[in-house]
Amino acid sequence: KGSLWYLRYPIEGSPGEFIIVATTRPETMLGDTAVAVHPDHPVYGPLIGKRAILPLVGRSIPIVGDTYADPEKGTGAVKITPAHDFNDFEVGRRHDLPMPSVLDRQANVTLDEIADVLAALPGVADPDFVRTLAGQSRFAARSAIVAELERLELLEKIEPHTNQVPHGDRGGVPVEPLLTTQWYCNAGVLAKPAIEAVETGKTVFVPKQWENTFFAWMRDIQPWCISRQLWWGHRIPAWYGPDGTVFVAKDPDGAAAQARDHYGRDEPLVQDEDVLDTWFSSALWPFSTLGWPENTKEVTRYYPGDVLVTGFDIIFFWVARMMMMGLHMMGDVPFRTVYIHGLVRDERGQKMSKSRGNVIDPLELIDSYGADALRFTICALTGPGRDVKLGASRVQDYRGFVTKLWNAARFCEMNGMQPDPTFDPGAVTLPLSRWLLAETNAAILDATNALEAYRLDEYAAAGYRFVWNTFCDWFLEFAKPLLAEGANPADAAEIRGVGAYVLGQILRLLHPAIPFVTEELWDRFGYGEPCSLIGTAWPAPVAVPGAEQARAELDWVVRLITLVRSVRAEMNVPPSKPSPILLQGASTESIGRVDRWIEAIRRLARASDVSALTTDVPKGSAQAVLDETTIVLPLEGLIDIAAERARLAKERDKLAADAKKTAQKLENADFVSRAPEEVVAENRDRLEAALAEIARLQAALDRLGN
RNA sequence: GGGCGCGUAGCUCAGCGGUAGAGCAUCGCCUUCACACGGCGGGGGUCACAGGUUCAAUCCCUGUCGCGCCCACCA
Repeated sequence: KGSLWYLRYPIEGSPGEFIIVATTRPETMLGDTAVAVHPDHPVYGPLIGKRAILPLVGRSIPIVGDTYADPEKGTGAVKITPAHDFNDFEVGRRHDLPMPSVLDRQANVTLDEIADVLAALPGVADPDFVRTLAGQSRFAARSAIVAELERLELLEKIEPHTNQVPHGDRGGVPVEPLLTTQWYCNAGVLAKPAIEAVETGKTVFVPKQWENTFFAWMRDIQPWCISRQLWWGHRIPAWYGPDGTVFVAKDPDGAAAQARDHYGRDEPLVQDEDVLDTWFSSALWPFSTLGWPENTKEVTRYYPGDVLVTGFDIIFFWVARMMMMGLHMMGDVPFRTVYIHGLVRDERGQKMSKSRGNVIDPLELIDSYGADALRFTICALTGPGRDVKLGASRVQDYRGFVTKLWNAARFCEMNGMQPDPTFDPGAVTLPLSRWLLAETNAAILDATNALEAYRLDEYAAAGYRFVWNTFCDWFLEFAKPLLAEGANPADAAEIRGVGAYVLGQILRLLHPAIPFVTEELWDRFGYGEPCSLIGTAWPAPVAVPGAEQARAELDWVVRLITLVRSVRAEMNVPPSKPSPILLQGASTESIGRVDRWIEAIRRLARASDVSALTTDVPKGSAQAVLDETTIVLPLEGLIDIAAERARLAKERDKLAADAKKTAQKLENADFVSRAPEEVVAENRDRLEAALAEIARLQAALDRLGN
């Protein structure tokens, strides 16, 4: 929040007439060298060509016409201080104005460059006053100048004004534009090939939307100031002769040769003390690290690179500049793909900052949860083009997964699942083996596709799901009876083989995200030479005979077990009270499946026995529908019949509501005629299945009586 | 002022034309011989709002509101 000061500048040769300028920075008026007005301005336009007297200083300055002056802003006339304002600088260049600096490097007033123009004009300018300003801070000078103008009745008015002023991120004080001599790079020339390379797909951004950001910057690129007043960095390759003539060359010898040509003899040269902008040097990184400018083996082999992984905040600074430099110096793009990820932020989404104190120290997270947990967490949370909100609790969550993997492997070890180099996945015979291998194939495809699409989150999720939900929750549980004492030794051997094989595939699949634990397990199980996991081939799907049949069967068994568990839990039947499972109306296929999986069903569904129901449904039974079969759990005395009735009715009503919607859809002639056949067929099947299940549920309800 | 992105379950986020998903959190049951950093089961969403396109919209289009960021401006 500041003020807008309206200053009266007397018009030369017209006593008593003023041109009024509005300014937020009255202290810079010492350096004014013109007043600009819009050529079409109704009041001030005619003044173009006349001159004004700069108050306090007494200098005569031109009133120039320039479209930069906005008739709508301030008074429509604007004071021009070329040395301390970017726009004024441009106006100054257009009108060939002097550009005296009136602030020094400490942003204190300096009169060095205007000392010889100070003039005494009674009532307007007083060199003695101006000289008191020398060395004062810009803030003190502002107060003094405003007071003096007020005393001289050259201050029209003051209005409150809010504007945005850039502040330095270190000192926190307003930044002061200052005229200095710097080296520039003609970035416009370099930008063209870089823009073309992205337009033609020679370099691709992932996600693609970032190409817009790249184009926006590149198509409006400004001359690049490449000199910095620092001591660390590549030094500016420019040398000065005794008379200040500059020689730009690759090295001192080149500069000396140029100087010899220029002077006709050798002259001592002094190199510019400035260094290159760090981003200029960084722009060379893709090839300077490979030994450039020598044509090394590494340059040949590794330029251009494959993928650049970086954050969006650095597209302008680094990516764009590497593109420009690579194309200019090497004649080819520096990388084929630019993978742009989000920023890691704190748990509340705030950008990390030392001063805010919300910096997450990865070493602390590693100490608490492990490097693998941290790595997997970031992997899992990295959505496309999205920032990652990271906090200890998120890492803690995924540590559970790493532990799960470790414990699963421990179980495998305890059950003798040792890797066997002669194991042939195509030769397995058990449905469980075939099912597991088919699921493994699917997981490998999911993970591979995700990685190829740079979807690290999907890759992590695919691994998570497969290990936890498929391998641990179902495979290992189904395997337990087959590995138990007294089980068929041949079956047990096959399960051990397939388990060890799939664990090996899991370790390979997860190694990029969980490097330490997978390597440890790889070594511990002896899958290969110690520390060889990193060099092992990426897993590929294998042919699995009878996969479809095995998947259909296991899928059915899983659904049966889940259904029974669900009914028991909802009816509050404690695990300590197993019950028989009776199947009513089961097909011979279903009966066969039950026979083959009897041990697993007993164990996982808390069943005392499983058999086909040949008599009436026993009194007090819970019931559920699985395809053509009605599952009957005789639990008389253990369940509340009213609750069971309510549960079945709820199921029936939910299905009925769905069926109604589907039926309505199918009654819509437009839908049937315009929707794709598959979709119509799918809806017909859905309706049919729903109606059949409703009928079975209703029958179950009827059996319960009142 | 210009541009980009985001608003989906309590939280963090996927999905992006065919009847809403995950993880965590929550609730209930379970100290079952890999794992309580665990197992099983449940509840929870008019997919920001308003129009439009379509047989069908969380998904496409237009607009509105809210949030974040980038660039420009800074009399």
